[in-house]
Amino acid sequence: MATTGKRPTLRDIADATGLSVAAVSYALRGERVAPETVERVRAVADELGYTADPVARALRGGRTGTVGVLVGSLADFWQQTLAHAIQRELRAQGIQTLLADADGDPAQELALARRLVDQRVDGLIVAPIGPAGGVWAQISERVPLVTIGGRLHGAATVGEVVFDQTAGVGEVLRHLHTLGHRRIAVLSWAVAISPDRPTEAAVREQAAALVLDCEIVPCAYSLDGSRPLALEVLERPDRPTAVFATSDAIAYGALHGCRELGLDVPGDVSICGFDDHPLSRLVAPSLTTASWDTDRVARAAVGFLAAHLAGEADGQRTVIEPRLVVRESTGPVS
Amino acid sequence: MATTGKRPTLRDIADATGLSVAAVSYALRGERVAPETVERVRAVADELGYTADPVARALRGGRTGTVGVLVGSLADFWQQTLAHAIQRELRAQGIQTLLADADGDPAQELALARRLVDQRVDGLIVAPIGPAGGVWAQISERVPLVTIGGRLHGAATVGEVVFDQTAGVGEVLRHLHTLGHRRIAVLSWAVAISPDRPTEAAVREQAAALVLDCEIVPCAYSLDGSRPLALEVLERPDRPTAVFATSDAIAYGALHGCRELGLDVPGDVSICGFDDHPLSRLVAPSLTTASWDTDRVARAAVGFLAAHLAGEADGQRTVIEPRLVVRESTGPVS
DNA sequence: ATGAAAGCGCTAACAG
DNA sequence: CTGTTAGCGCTTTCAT
Repeated sequence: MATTGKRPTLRDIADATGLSVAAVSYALRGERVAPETVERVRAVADELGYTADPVARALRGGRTGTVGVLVGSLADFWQQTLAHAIQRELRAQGIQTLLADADGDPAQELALARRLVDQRVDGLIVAPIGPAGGVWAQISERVPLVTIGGRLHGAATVGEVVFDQTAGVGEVLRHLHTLGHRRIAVLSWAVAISPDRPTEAAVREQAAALVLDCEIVPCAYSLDGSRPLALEVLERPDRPTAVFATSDAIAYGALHGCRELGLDVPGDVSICGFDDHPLSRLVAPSLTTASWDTDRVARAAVGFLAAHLAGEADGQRTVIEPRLVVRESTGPVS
Repeated sequence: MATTGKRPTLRDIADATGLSVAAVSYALRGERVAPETVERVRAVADELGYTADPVARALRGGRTGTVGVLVGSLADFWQQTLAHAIQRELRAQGIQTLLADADGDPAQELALARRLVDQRVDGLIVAPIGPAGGVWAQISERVPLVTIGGRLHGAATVGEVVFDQTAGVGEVLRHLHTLGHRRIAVLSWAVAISPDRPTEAAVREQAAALVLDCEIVPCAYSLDGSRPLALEVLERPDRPTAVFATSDAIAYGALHGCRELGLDVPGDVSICGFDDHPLSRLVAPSLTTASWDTDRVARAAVGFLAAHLAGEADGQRTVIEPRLVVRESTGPVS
């Protein structure tokens, strides 16, 4: 137990043992071992409650034991779940998490990535929302990078977790097609900002293949953000028979909108989500959605980073396959 | 634009301008101003893409522009929402967030708090789950502390956001009492670990006042964690007529349990939550709960900290009053 | 096997 | 108004 108010430093241990700072530094890491000196130093360190100062370590240039996790928007419920899962997985590896939230803004995303690099994170796990670009390439030079979802072309990642968007979107659209839906509104996050996102590309491609009339409506991530957009779409005279939201959180907003307008789901309109948040089986009606196995995503991402930090294989890649979960919110067109 | 692969430092600017490192440092902060030198330095800095190294700053002892946010468990949906709200509020103040998740473990909570202090956060916002204790007192000596929910007696906080638990629990229990419920199971987080938590204390007190038969059942935070406990309680021969969960996430688990057992809510059993997560109005049946105005909580907590950092008033305190939101999940005992 | 010293990038005395 | 110097706590040559 430290009795004083100040944090003990190597200096303190050195003084207490009569050794030099350097010797203590070595001893604590058992490097240039002196069997019994190590013993003595460890004892004193424990007694003083010594912990290496992570900041000094970082400045010196060593590992910080911290990795940055950068998500597109914590307003999105599924990303909250993902962030939690990643964090838990990192801690299981004894790694500290620095979680940052771009809040839907690609510029913020870049700024935060830079900031995290500045903080000397040992690695960066990012579920990118903005486009790839030179900045990401620079970042990937400074710190090992693992991407989830979107890929960052040009950046040297040590691992990629990608979703099979084509399969996911395909499953959903085929499901709706089978039920007789032909005019579908696709509520998706911020198409305007990042027009080449894989999900939207997959939508266009699959819609064409199935000869579906899919209109992509840009909208905010969160429940409250998507509700007004959903209302707008649902009140049109030529209301679509189905709404496909590219995240469950957005679908919740649509569900809420339907409730406000007195529309029956799936009687009047079918609604489909996209990531299978744990609550999607509990909302009313329960939500049909494509499920992505969040835990596996987290485990893979952290695994890639941990492998790299341990000096093992790089450039790994996992493709996560979707599983269509049909629940109550979709039905035949009436 | 930096052309090289290395981060520019004060040294680089100094060389480029022919000034000393110190002069540049001053100039950049416009401190010992030399009107036109400042201009020149700023220009070069921008051109080089200079940003002060937060790690070096931290080691030196200045502000880091980062505050730590420590929550009890990110498995709890409402705490996810809270964390997001706080983070957003902090960023509005230009402050970076270091979010840590104790994952329901008081020991982790303490370890993480220490770690955050080690990282030189400018302040700590904590929604404590563990008991107050000497360690917290020490921590509060090193860094301004704001608590949310639980209070940490003995620790010198610069602000406290407290929930009026007595009122909240009272509203809920009176509501259930009015509906005729007398035997109520209270699902609450980890009573075993931290027996003196205010919520549980309030439950005991209010239950006694209303002559209710309240059994407090310890259970995990998350949906999946609470489900088995809920099942266990609901399958008893003397099944309670109502379940009061001390967080909405726990209530969702109970809801799920009821569905599995084919119990009608609120026909067979009433269920009540406690924090009004945004999705509680969308689950089926929609959840009766006590609402705490998350945004106000976040704003108050961040406000207290910001005020302190700006050298303004300390020891502030806000009491958040509950609002009982009666929805579909509670009904008269049959 | 241990010690002395340099340096990571920055800020704050203390000169000039 | 600007330069010199010291030092935050740690790791790592280079000597001993």
